[in-house]
Amino acid sequence: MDMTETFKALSNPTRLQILMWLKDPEANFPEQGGHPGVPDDLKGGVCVGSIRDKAGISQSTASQYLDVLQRCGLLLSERHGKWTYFRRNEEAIAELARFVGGEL
Amino acid sequence: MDMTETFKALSNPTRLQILMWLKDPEANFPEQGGHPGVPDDLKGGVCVGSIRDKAGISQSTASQYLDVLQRCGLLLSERHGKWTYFRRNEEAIAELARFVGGEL
DNA sequence: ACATCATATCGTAATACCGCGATATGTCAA
DNA sequence: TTGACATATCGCGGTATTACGATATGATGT
Repeated sequence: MDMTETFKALSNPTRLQILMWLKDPEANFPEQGGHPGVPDDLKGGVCVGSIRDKAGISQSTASQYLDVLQRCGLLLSERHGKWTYFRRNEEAIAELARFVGGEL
Repeated sequence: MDMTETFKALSNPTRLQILMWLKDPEANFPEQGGHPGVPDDLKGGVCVGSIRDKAGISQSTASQYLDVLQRCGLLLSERHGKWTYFRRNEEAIAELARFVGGEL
């Protein structure tokens, strides 16, 4: 896990906000209920469009931001039909917390 | 404390390294002993020149990096004679750790 | 006052990031 | 297979970051 890359990902206010919104997807993305033909339990995963709307950014920017957060390991993604669901990688976030709270 | 600004400061490998070196100044900057006319107890503060040498960067870059780390609160500086001594702001680092370990 | 040393600031070219619209890819429904 | 939809990628202009040398500021000793 490249800490430098991770910190860079978090140095953008919108990306930081997205990560925090995903702590409580049900509260922050209420419209995220049951897309057709998709299993109901997505473990709190949220699709790109919902994040795009909530953050008020363009679709391409949303996609790119989520990619940045995923490539440094903070998010996990899963495709179901036409949607890509993103959720927090709690393990990576815990590792980051251990680093900041200990080695840093 | 602006977390976004703090993460940006930490997104540079050299700056991150400097902050970690300053955890143990005696080990990492052994030459930092007693400048003339300066009180001996600097609470582990290290001057710009030592950091410049250790990191292998130019003087202006060292000064600027330390300024970035100080402006986001991670470092504290104190001038004694011609030297400016930098040391970690453990309180700010603890606050960052609380944020990453809790709110993030 | 002067020279010297440590640090800060300025100006710079190269590079990276930002956020977007346009377009490409992939998926489903008919 | 065609159309509609969700997401990914491309290309762009604007802006910020990077790291440096040159220069300015500030402190010390003579």
